[in-house]
Amino acid sequence: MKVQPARLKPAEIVRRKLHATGLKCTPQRREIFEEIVRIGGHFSAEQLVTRLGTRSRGPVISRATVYRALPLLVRCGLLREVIFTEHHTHYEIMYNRRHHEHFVCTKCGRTIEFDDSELERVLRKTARAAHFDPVSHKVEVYGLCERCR
Amino acid sequence: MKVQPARLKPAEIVRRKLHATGLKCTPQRREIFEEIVRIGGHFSAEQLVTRLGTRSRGPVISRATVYRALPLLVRCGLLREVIFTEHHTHYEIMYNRRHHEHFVCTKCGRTIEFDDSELERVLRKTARAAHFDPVSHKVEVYGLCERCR
DNA sequence: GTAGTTGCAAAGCGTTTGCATGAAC
DNA sequence: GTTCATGCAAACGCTTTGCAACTAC
Repeated sequence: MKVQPARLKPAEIVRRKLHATGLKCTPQRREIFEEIVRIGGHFSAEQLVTRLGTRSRGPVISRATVYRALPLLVRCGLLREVIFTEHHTHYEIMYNRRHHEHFVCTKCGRTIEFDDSELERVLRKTARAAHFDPVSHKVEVYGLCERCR
Repeated sequence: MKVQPARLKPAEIVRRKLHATGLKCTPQRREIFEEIVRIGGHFSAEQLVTRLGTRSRGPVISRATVYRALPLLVRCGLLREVIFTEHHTHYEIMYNRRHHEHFVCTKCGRTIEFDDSELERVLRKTARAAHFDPVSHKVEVYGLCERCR
């Protein structure tokens, strides 16, 4: 089973993934993941801490817990790290999203997602030729977006 | 003129590039660049500070000066930022090196450089299709190297 | 009951900055 | 002479950690 059925709720998704990875599912981790689902796009740990800190309901979630949870969610396959021009780690949700890469506009900072099967194929081919066993990859293209060029 | 003649010494290269960018060429900046040339591969700001700090001769070069110089050398086109799995910035020299990407072994940490004209072509084509004007890109493939697989 | 998780506060680490001095042009 | 670069030390921002209390399993 590669793809989670889309009808499952985030709370259930994260519970399964955590358990499958041998981790406990706590209310904090559930809330963190649900907030990430609400964000949808890229985010930094600090943005998440702020959003979780200004909620009116639910348990207190400390900065430390957020910072400890994010690498675990990456380990579960629910997040991946992205965008490296900024000097702190950014994440993006992996659940229910297709694989994609990023165009990063160096003028307005906007990121545009793209996916290209030929690119994937070329990367696999090149890795094979180098006797390298590829597991994942990151491709970021910098330049000017349509509006800024 | 795109490629610097290889016979020019690093001190002369960096002087020209700095001046061409409207920056002053100081002994510190020269020494920093010469040390980078000696390193050859990837390095972090902190590694550079350490190496420059343990030299027996030459001017004192403060940590602040190193941190201030690196972005300037990127601006001159003499360095580029690379490898983002670690949470501090890494650089690599651009002078007298062909463009390349990286395989990163997630087991032993080794990086293997590669270059592929088809990859370049696909990236250009994909960008064009997205009305994006590409200037530079970074491609990192994670997996297992020949020894570790 | 046990092993793993939490909040708190303090520490860690890479990086940046204010300021007075000094050097490149 | 003017403008920019330097060294120093302090501050900064993101991230990690030690510890005692707590909770998922």
